[in-house]
Amino acid sequence: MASHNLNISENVLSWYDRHRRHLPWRAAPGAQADPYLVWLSEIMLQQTTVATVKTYFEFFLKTWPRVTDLAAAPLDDVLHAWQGLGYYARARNLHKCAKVIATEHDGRFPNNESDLLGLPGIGPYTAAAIAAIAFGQKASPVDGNIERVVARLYAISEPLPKSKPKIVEMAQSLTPDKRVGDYAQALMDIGATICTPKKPSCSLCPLSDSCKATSTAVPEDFPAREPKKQKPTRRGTAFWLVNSEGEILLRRRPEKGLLGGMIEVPSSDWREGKNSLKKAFDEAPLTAAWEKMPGKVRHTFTHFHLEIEVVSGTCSADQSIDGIWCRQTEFHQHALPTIMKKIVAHALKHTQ
DNA sequence: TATACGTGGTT
DNA sequence: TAACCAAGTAT
Repeated sequence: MASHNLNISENVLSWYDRHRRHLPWRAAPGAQADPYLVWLSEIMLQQTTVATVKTYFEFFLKTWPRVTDLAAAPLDDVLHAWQGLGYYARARNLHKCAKVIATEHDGRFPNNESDLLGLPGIGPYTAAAIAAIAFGQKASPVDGNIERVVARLYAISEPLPKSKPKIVEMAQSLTPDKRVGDYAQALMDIGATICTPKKPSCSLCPLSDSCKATSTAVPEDFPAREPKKQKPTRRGTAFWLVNSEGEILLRRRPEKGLLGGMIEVPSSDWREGKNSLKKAFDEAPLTAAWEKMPGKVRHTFTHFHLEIEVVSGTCSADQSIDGIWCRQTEFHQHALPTIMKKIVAHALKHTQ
């Protein structure tokens, strides 16, 4: 068993030496990776593709070259730089973590899995990934790629997430003692490029000789998953309020929860069931002669669909209202999540 | 253990 | 087109 696993890890590392991709956060072959770059990339890569992350990563690194620079930045700047990347709690925790590193750890990341695990935004996967990739500590990060590779390798039929502990255990038993960072990245690369969710390229896979799913089943059937729940649809009304200076009212969302800390076009609560403009007006930032714009803005979040109706209204410039009065040319200065960019685009299209 | 939490690309 | 899912974490 042990020698068999050794054979597998050697095949994986040999594949990596031949197919290693250059990514902006990766060190040159044999060189020590920078913990700041590894951490930053790992947080961005949570539930996010490499292609999407690249430009954000470059921008963050250019803007905040060291973790202490990031720690010194205002949270709103970090959220602004994160806009469009999603899961905004990651940006809030990223900033919180940077401040902890700067103030309590002398600007240096802890070099072991258990201390890393105690930091904001760092869970079991990320702690293991940083320990292995940045510090060469033996650890077994298990992300969605490695989950899939291992589930196929052993043809694990029990569905996720129940099978997760078993998969982690198998992943740990496969982890070699040397080149643990390269090994972890290799397994993830194999999952991302060969052992793909659909139409895997088993003929190119360095694990195919050992893969139980390849020899006895259909690889695409793994990993098994519990059936997904259907997404409900929530509906709401957004208020496009223009003052006599031609400025639009925006406001900052509460610090916690959905799109926490991000900037929004003021809107009613989003609830399941039919949207009632009449009821929505009670939640408007002020009483105005609201006029409904044609059409709806649609967006899908992780756990619900959203339909927004946009209404427009006007008020005088000296109205004292809680929020940010913003010229159209200044929208880009604010941390607008994608749904809000859609609402802005919709409103501009209908206010010409 | 289950749910909240974004977005964009692929099929 | 609707579903799937991508280097998960917090609560």
